[in-house]
Amino acid sequence: MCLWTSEFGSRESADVPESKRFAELEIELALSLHLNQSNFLQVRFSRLAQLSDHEAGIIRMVEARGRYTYRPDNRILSEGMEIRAPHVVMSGWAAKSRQLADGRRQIVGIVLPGDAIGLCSRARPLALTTVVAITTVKTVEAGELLTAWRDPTRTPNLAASLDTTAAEDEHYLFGHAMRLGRQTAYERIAHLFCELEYRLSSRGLSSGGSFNMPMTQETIADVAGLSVVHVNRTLQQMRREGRIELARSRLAILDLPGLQSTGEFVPPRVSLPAE
Amino acid sequence: MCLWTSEFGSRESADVPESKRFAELEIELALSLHLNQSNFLQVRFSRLAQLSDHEAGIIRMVEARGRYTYRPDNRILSEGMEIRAPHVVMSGWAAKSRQLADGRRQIVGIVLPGDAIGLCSRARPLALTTVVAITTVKTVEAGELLTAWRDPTRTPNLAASLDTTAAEDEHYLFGHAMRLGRQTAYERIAHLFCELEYRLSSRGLSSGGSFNMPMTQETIADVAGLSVVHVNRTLQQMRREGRIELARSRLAILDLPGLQSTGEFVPPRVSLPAE
DNA sequence: CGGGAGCTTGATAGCTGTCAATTTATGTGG
DNA sequence: CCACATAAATTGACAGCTATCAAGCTCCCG
Repeated sequence: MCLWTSEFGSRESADVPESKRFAELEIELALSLHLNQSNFLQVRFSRLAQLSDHEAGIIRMVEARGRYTYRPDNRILSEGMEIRAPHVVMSGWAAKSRQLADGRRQIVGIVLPGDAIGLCSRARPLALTTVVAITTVKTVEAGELLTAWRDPTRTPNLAASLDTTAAEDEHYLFGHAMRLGRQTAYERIAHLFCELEYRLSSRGLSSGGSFNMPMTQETIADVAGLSVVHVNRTLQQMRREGRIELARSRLAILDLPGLQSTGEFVPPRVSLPAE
Repeated sequence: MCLWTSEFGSRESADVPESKRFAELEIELALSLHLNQSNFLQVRFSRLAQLSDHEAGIIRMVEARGRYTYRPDNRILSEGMEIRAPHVVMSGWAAKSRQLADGRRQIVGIVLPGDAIGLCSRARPLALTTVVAITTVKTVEAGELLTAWRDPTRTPNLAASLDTTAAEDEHYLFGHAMRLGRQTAYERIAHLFCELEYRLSSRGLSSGGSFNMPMTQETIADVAGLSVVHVNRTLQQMRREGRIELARSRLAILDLPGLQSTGEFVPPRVSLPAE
């Protein structure tokens, strides 16, 4: 269990004075133009659906924006606070979490690069969970995605993609409840690793079952509803059995079919292909 | 743990031969006209938002429709199967559930009267969970709600109501994960009872913390991620402490503030009031 | 009135948590 | 490149919550 001390630390770009924010945005923008010649978002969405030129242009524009940067343990959203604008994670991991008065914390979802934060269509929305950066997280504002979702007339494929990702998120959340309620520690971690592998590989962030996995054992514990000690012992058992390698924030799933089987991981199937 | 035997039993109206279905629909319709002079849905939606005449007319029309009837343990939706049309529950309780190969079952959400089933905006949607009737469940088809949600131009208040209920469902699902991952048996059941009381009271189905609660202890166990035996012992402890009365499918929460406190139940706040 | 589902109880096992100490990484400054 | 400081990972001992097994009981219903 993590005794959560609410330490905000230095949050860049977001929730800082305008003057500083703009300066940092410029730096970030400059950096992204030089180093982040990334087409990560374009790749992600083009894998979700065939986009029209208009839609692809929206994605390119969003992707070219300045980054908001959050340091580990900074809050990206706070439960109950108003959501200003939707963002998309360009790099880094975050955790959607809830906590109890005595400090017990439950992570209810992992936010990976390419995931949206605060993308919801109701008016004046409040955050339903607290979103905390696990690593350094870089996001871009993406109000256009909300527009495209709510009014799909000119952006049907983009809207369909967002429908799909929203439904997949719901699928993972149901799977999370299943894990927490009815699976053993070993099964929970197996299931979790398979989910992460599946989600990352579809974004080109995992190859051959091996990927960057920047969660500490305490974070894994808060996801899996376990204690750190038990997570540690379970991981070692998986290592002993030759099913994973995990060191220096890098996870290699050596026996993916095996882990999928013991964890009973089922990839999301949320809709039939358009006829 | 419930060793789930997939027994479909006799499903009325839905998924039965057309001839029989129509006959039963007529009977249901007749019954509803005579006995179910219900304005349940109108009341429910008028509490969610101020509806226009046009919108209220939609609700009235939906509510006047023939009922689909499901017997206890019948499946209303099956995970992975295509969703034909959205329905709204007019009476009875159902459970959204997932199960593991060895029969372990986790209920991931309780469906109460007034809740929608299969209301999602993506094209050709597949059910993400299996929905099983707990009691006899009566539903009406409500394709209009989907229309009103996807194209809110003529139905802005109805669409906003559906945004709200969808967000509240998400809130409850996050709370469910919190319960399962980080709360003790006693806290889980307290939290669950408070959630049910809150949701039912807003629909006029609970008064003074007392309501019809047709779940067996085995069902409660499948919601709370516990064994039947432990649910039984926990309920008795609550009774001994004078915090609840539970008999013959009727739950009376005698100490609602106390249970809310131990369960740390937080009612959903999903959006700010329109300015 | 029989039968069965649901509820209750006792005994026992075991998975997982807690506590505490040690070892190993990671990162920083000189 | 090394020393130090801190976070993270590891290990052992022990406790305890919850599951399992088994049996009896109660209530509802045909």
